[in-house]
Amino acid sequence: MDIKTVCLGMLTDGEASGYDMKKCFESSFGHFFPAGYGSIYPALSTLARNELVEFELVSQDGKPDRKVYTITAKGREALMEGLANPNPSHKLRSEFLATTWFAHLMSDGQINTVVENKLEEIDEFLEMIEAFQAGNCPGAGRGAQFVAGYGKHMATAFKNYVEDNRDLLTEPVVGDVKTATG
Amino acid sequence: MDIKTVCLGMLTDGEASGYDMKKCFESSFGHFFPAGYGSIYPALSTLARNELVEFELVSQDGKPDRKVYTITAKGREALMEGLANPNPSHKLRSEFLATTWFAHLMSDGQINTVVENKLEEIDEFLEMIEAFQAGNCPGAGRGAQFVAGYGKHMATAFKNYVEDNRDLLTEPVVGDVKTATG
DNA sequence: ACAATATATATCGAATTGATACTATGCATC
DNA sequence: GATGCATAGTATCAATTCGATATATATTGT
Repeated sequence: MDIKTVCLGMLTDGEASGYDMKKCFESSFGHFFPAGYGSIYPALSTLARNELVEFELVSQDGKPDRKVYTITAKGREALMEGLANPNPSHKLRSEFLATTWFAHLMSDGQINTVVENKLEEIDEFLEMIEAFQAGNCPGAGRGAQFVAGYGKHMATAFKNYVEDNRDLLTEPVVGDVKTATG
Repeated sequence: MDIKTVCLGMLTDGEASGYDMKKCFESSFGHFFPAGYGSIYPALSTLARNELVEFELVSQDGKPDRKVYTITAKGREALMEGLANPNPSHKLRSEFLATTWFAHLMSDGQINTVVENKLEEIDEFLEMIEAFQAGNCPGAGRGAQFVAGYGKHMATAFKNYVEDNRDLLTEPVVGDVKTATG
């Protein structure tokens, strides 16, 4: 499945412009399937060229024109083919884990900063996802609840693991030195 | 951080060929930072061109020659710069979650197949990671234990979540029909 | 005898990323 | 009243990465 298929899927929920889709990627979809303008606009162009979507130019005053896309019957067929893969991938690419892997090459201060920053990021993510869930998982079918729940569950697990094991990453403290000197 | 930095990091643990590195990506590193030949060989060429690594041609009989790479002093500096980012990324790209998001467009049979296959994959991953941990997390410093533990923790959380919530993805069963007809 | 698998290199087109360009309005701030 | 930022909208481009394939030989398995 590529970004074109995801765009087709989004359009089953109603017409949208490239800009609308970008916002959707930012607010929800992008948490597990990131995409920026550099992916979305070329995808929509290709889809239109292959007649899997159609668009209408809508002019607004003060604001630039919108290209509002709709999925075609041919597009729905292509979407079904795209969704038919029984072994969809699930890939992580983490500079964070790569950094921690090389923790022994870095100072404790550096590693602690990286860990603190990541913990903050996770908290922000959890807030965002709770807001999304509070809005009753808008914009899609029952799968959205599953995915939002997944995000919350995994972010919590991530946070717990990092908090409980971050001491593995810094210089080991040998013995209980404090009481030995007292 | 890009693949070049990761290759430099691997070389701090000793000399290696591109093929050796590919095996490392397959066995451990690739679980959180995937890379194939198409990334590794060009990365090594660029590193050599910039004098961040050096290589020696080692001929073997029966087998093709190896290019055995070593990190240079300049390479170690570049590595430190590469590791210095205080906000390393951590990105998921999941066709699996994209598929489940669109579960309402698919048949229960299709979704169940996707879910079963993913659960099997997670079990295989857990076996692999336990084997890695049993070998005392070879090939790196203390960060390897942290990362392996992360992998196990998160895969277990993933499995638990999917098992507990997969019913969200299929046609809702209304009421307890069986007893009503009895 | 035939098909994989392992060892080892490398390249190529396609897909994706991340940044930037362009236009125009509104809002804040100095 | 000028500077900068946010929002609304389009789009492209170089750099990076992905996935598949090519090439060559030896071993192992059916």
